[in-house]
Amino acid sequence: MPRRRSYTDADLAVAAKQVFWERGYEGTAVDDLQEVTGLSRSSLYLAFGTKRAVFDAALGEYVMSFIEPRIGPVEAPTAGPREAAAFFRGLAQYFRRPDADRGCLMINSIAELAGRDPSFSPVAESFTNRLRAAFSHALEGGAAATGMTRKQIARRADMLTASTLGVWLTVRSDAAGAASTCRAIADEITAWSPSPQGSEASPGTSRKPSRRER
Amino acid sequence: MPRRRSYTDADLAVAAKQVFWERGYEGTAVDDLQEVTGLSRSSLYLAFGTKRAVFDAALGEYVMSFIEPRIGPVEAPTAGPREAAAFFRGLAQYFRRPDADRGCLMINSIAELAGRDPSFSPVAESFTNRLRAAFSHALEGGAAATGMTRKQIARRADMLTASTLGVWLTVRSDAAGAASTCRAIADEITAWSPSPQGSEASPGTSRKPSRRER
DNA sequence: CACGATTTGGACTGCCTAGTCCAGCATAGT
DNA sequence: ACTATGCTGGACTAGGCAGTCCAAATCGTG
Repeated sequence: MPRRRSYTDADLAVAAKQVFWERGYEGTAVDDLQEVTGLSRSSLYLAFGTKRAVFDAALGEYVMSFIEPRIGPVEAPTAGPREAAAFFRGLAQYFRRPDADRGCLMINSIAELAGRDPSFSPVAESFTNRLRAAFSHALEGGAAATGMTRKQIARRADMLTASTLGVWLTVRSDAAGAASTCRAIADEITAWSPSPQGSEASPGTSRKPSRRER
Repeated sequence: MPRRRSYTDADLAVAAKQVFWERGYEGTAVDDLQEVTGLSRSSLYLAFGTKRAVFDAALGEYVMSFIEPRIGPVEAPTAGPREAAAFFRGLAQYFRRPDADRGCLMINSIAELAGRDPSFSPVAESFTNRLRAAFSHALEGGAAATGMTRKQIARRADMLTASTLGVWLTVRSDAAGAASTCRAIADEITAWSPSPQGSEASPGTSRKPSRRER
């Protein structure tokens, strides 16, 4: 008999995701959430309880819609260095979008909350662990062909994980530079597992600085 | 004849640096600055004019006292891959400090302000350009011995730059992991320019995860 | 058609923010 | 010791914040 809600939590999460992505957690006011969801304060609080809960839902939505499709292929059982390289080439491609300067909601959130909000640290750590595991898995997929040792794989996976965080930070002030770095990383991965013909990466991938260097 | 100031701007910058480093720019209230400097509001505003100016001074102080001594050896004319590797080993060592979870004031600021505060983007970009140039220079110093191509040097310098940002982000939620990654990067650099005897890096440097992986 | 549970809008609270302002204090030079 | 200069403390302003609360609108059901 009661009146039914005119929206779903999922819709709210999608809308909220955009604002948090654009402005960060602290930078987003509840008023902003009202505006973007079209809901009033009470509905918002009835649905989620706190601003933080809205954020958690938005971040979850982001992981599903953005991170999953990019990291999935790297985690696939058949994945090899090709998939790891493709991950970075995919980022380079994405960084051409004009709105790429928002960066990555997950990494932005890590930068904003990790070490400051204790309840967020596990999220940060499990994300980086997932990345590392994915890269490690992909490099192992090519170990037979390239003769990489376990240690070398572990080292390189660590490096790729740190690099991923780095380029997503960089893209916020220098999208062209970040894209260039992604291509460089992809080339380097390719060089780790040389293709049948040719030992050097494809040409035309050197850095084109977006502004003056140094 | 007038009363003289009982402090110097430099002292203020040093004190302010600590708070901004710990809590970030937005997270630091002017009240916090009063407390840590021991000055009252009016003195603070008389000396600097705005909170942002205090921050700029603090960041400048940080660059001089923290970044300069770490990046300097990598920029030295005689620098080679050894110095690049030493840079990362130095970070690994630093990450053992209990207060390393503050991260790096410069990189924290990039994470907080880049792409949001237009006046900060040049600072971010010139910092990453400086890092990249330093790594590139150091790798060139070893190019003769290792036969690295220009392209390969550029790629690897890009990667090390991104990795540097990445580990400084990571250290805030997982210091042990970040230190481990730094050692991995240093080992990888060492492997790029093999030492006279032995082609593989020293043992005992594999990852010891600080909590459960994945 | 009327009931009544649920959602909704918007006013409101209490707190925190950066920055302003002025009266009074401390001191260097006379 | 006096005075003039400019530093210093703390009250104050105006605005933004997350979260609360209640009256009124809304719609499925009996």
